[in-house]
Amino acid sequence: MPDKARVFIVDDHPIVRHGVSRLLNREEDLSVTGEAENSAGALELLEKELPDIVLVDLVLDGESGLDLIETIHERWPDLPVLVVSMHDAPDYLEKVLKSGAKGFVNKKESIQRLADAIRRVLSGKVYIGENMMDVLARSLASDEESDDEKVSELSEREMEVLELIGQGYKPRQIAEALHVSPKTVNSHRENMKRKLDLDSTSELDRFAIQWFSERKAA
Amino acid sequence: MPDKARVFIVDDHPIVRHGVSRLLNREEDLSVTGEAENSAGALELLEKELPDIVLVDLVLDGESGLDLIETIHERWPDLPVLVVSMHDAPDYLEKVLKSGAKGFVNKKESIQRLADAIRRVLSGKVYIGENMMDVLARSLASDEESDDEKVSELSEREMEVLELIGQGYKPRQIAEALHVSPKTVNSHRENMKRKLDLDSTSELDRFAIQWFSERKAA
DNA sequence: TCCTGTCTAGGTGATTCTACCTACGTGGTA
DNA sequence: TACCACGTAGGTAGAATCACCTAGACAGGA
Repeated sequence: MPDKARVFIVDDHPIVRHGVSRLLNREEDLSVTGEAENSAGALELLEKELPDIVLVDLVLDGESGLDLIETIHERWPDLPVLVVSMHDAPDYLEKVLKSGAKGFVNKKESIQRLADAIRRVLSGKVYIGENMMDVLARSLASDEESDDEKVSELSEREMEVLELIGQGYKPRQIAEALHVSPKTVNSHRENMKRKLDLDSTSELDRFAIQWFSERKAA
Repeated sequence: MPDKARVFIVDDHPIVRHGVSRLLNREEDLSVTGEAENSAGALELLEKELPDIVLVDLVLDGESGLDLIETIHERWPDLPVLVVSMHDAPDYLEKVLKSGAKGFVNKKESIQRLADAIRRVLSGKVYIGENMMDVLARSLASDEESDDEKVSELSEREMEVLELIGQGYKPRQIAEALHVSPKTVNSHRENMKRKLDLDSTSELDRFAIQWFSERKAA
């Protein structure tokens, strides 16, 4: 028996976790040696025994998989991470790759694809799912900035404000929620309007609502 | 070998599908005899050979699992359906059960739970996940009207206004869209606030946004 | 017929938002 | 060093809103 690559899975759904685990164990060259359902659990177990690769679900029941990936990347720069996501969120790809992940697989792809992706990443290459490639291609082809790109220009604070707008908060209430002056909120709104090419606060409001209602499932 | 219960799985994620399949096959009394990734595929295969129970994912890549469940229930009234969902959407439970499903399991529950749920449903009982039970209990405990009930009190015109609010339209713009005076819109908003037990327009705005963003995905 | 709900809309005063302006400390970058 | 982005926030004038009130026309039920 040759050395099998040791795979660690982080996913908050036991069914997905165990299912994937079982399937990967069928592969001759792969072996799932650990599982965790959240960041804390993952980091604790990784501390004890490092695998050859980590599979991380982007959505971890509240916490963000991105933070976990960043932490893993900081502590073990050579440990490759493959993101397994429910959705092909185009704007996440960049963040995902920047956070240190080496690949992006959609859960809708086949097991074979997942195994291939793992092998590719293990061999030092990068794997990006087909859908994601399409999305990427399309966004590169158009010279118009996509909404995703525009939104990625926003600063963290601006994103917070945008999210609250998307939830129907009035400027006044946003100010209270963030413990800042309404004037500051107003500034952020003005700056966002500029960055997002929007002319009025109504448009900004609608944009925010749309944005977060589409994205909240991701 | 005793007769195993034949389980059919409908889920748009191959990984989930195969994973669950593999896990259920480990159970002594269960056997996955078919899989489909969408409604059409499911109905086609069910036509050929009926299983003892069908597991349906509520979200099927665009189409709604609810429609599939209704169709299944119409064609094969005795074939029990168990919903396997990502989220514990409290207001969906009613719809799910009305559509003919016999149970509701969250994907976050364990495999054992899933197997138990299947056995329960096979034995003619109904299974509802713990989380969902909590939600249900809480909503039954309070004698408050549910949001659904409150919203059903709204007149047609009020619903139109609510929808526009949910899309981020300002009172002024709603007036234009409906070709009425802003004053009229204001009246509708006041009346809705009364019917929905809301104290301020902010609350109404948030309610509207929530309401329509949740309902669009279903 | 009387009552109720719906849709419409005017009035008013207080509050809030909007749009555009300036400004300052911090931190990073050319 | 000079510049720029970020987060903060004040000023101001005008527009829009909110909350609460009244009220007419019309339809449907008791």
